[in-house]
This record gives sequence, structure tokens and C-alpha cells, in this order.
Amino acid sequence: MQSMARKRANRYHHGDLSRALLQEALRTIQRGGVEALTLRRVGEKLGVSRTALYRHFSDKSALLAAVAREGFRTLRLQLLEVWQKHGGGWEGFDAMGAAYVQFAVDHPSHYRVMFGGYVDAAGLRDPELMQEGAGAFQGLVDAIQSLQQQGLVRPDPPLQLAQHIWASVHGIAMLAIDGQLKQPVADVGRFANERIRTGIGV
Amino acid sequence: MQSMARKRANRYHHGDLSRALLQEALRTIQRGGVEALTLRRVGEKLGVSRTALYRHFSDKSALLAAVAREGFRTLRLQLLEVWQKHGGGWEGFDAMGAAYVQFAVDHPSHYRVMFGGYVDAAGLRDPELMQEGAGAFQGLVDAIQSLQQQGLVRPDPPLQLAQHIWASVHGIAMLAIDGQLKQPVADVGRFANERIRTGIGV
DNA sequence: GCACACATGTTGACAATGTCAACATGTGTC
DNA sequence: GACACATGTTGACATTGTCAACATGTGTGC
Repeated sequence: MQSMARKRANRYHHGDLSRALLQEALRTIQRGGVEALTLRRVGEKLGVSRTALYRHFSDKSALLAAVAREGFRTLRLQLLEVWQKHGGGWEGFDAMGAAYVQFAVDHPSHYRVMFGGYVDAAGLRDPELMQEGAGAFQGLVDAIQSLQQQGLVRPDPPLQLAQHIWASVHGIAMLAIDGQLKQPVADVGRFANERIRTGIGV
Repeated sequence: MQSMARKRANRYHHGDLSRALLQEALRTIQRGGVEALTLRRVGEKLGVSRTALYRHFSDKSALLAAVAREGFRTLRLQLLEVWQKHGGGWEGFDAMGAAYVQFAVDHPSHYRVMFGGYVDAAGLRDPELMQEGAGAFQGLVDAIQSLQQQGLVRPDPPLQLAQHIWASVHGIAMLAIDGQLKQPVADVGRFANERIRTGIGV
């Protein structure tokens, strides 16, 4: 038939089209935003027909849910890595916040898929997505508990503390990718970090 | 011709279709989310043809920009009202935060239009939208300056303080309407308020 | 070795949607 | 009272998500 296409990794034409679809979706979203994602073009790019996707994802929203899930996974891993690399402590805490915002700034459209309500209806149907999101959140809870054990953070319920911090950082990330910040995001992040430390310190 | 329709306010069939379009868009979004907003159905609901809209808005994104602008206006007015009703101070500050989150929770889809990146490209073309957003933000800056003059808030640059607080509250609002909060939004808000006070207090 | 079930992929078709061009009409101005 | 202009309509078109029907390759039980 056609060019038989570049075979990804090992086998492609047969093989994991599923992965390829997800990666192509990620690439498209990264470059043109969610609105640029069309099932037809994704298929086209992969040398596969428009509806081939339906054998791997029930829906367009299912594909978006997978994109969101992948985002949470990456985010969780990056945060954990940064935290460990800095050996925890306030330094690790600061680095986690910076890395979080950096992720959003580096992948604004991807981040929007994760939090833009695209998967609201699908989210309730996709427990894996919820789980992945919870996993990323848990990393923050763990970090806070660690800080508490070192006597650095006030002994409030870790869940509440984590919720508060997450909201702050999430807010900065959102405003940043929305272009609503009136100052460089790094400055806002630094300032927020100082105030948060003061707010939750023991 | 047809039923000549219920005339809104004074004159409708002639009169301000512009307003009617905006209000109908608001209603639709409130009930079914942004994705439920279709130009054709809006026209249909108003007993007007699909493309009549184009005499008042250049684009669908222009309509969305108007929706966002209206949101910022309402938000600004509500925050100002609450602040003044409580006579400023920490009480007014708390009330503003609560009112902000309440607005988002009451109109989740509308709030998403304001911050969901739907008007990114349009935003740069619609200076009125930017201005309305800046106006809402200015209310917060003013409040903080007032608190500073009372010696309640540390003498950091008001802009930075406002940015930080806005991000925190915005984050809570976003997570709330995304269903990502693991606790009642009121609890999260209260807790955040305490921590923020500690963080920015003198 | 082979037939059959099943996963995977394709083509055709359809309704919904945003948008443009061409046309119609009512309103106010000199 | 005629003319310019704002406002609204109809026709048409390309794009998109999705379904149904069909094709095909792959592996399993004999």
C-alpha cells in the first residue's frame, strides 16, 4: 500500500498504535493547543485512517483523558525527582514548587487539558485518571509530612496544608499560562514561596 | 411572520440584540458549559437566524470574550460590594476571598471562560477584556493597600502581595470547580485564609 | 497444516457547526 | 421622499466527530 510508514520503536503498523496515538496527540496539543487536536489529522499524521483511533479510545474525550493522565504521571515523577535530588527540606520544597510551575509553563496546553474541565464527564468514568491525579497530590502530602517530622512545618493536618499549597502553586501556574501575571513568573513564585513558608512554618 | 417573539425590555426585534445575545450565551454556558454554546442554537433561542450574530460580534471567540468581560465586571462589583459592606479590615478581606470562590462555584463554566484560555488569541485583540480583568485585580490591590495603611499587612509591594493572594484564591476556585478538592471548599477556604493571614501579616 | 474467531483497520455516510458571500429589509438623514 | 447604512436572512461549503458496514491480518484449537 502506502509507504508503510516509519515503524516506531519495534513494530508499528502492527504494534502499539495506542502509544503512537497518545504521543501524537501530545505533540499536537503542545504545538497548537487543544483546539488543534482533531482525530482526523492525528490519524493522517500517523499514516492511519481517521477512525482507527476508535479501536483504542472510545472517544475523543477518552483520548484527552489519556493525555491528562500522562500529564499527571510526568508531573508526579518530576516532582518526586526534584524533591529527592535536593534531599527534601525547605530546599526540596522550594524546588518542587518551581518545578511544578515550570511544568505548566513548558506545557501550557497540556496543563490546560489536565485542569481545563475537558475530562469532567470523562473523568468520572476514568478512575485511572483520578488515581493518577491523586498520586501526584500524594507526593506533596508526603513532602509536607516529612517537613513536619523535621519540625519545620506546623502540625496541622497534612492534607489541609497540602491542599492549600497546591492551590497556591496551581493558581500561579494557571495565571502564568493565561498571561495574567504582571510580573515575571519566577518573581511571583519566589515571593509566594516566602509567604507560604511564613504561613505554614512552625 | 413568526411569533414576533417576546420583546425583551423595551424594544427587541429591533433594539439591542447585542445584549440579548450576550445574555443568552451566558445562560447557555451556565447550564451546559462552553461546549454547549453554539451560535446556531443561540440564534434559534432568540428567534433570530444563525448568522445574525455576526452583525454584533466578529467571531465566536469575540462572543466568548464578551462573556469573559462580563464575568470580570460582575466579579469586580461583587468583591467591591463585599469589601465595603464589611468596612474593610481583615473581615472584609476574608469576605472578599469567600465571595471570589463563591462566584466561581456558582458559575463554574462562566469562570472557566474567563480563565480557560478560550480568549487567548482574542484577548490580545480585545483590550477591553484585559482592562476589565485588570480592574478586578485592582480592587484587590486597593484592599491590600488599605490593610497596609492600617498596619495589618507587611509593607511589601502591594502588587506582589495581591498577585500572591489572587493566585491562592484562584487556585482554590479552579480546583473546586474541577472537583479536585478532597475537602469541602469552605473548609479549604477558611484554612487558606488563616495561613495567608499569617503569611502576609505584619 | 488449516479453518475460524477476534482484534485491528478502512470506507462511506451523516448530522452538527462556524463562517463567508449574496441578498433582503427596515431606519434614519438630507 | 430618496438614498445610505445598519441589521437580518438564505444558501453554500469545508471541517469535524461518530456510527455502521466491510476488509484483513493474527493467533488458537484441531
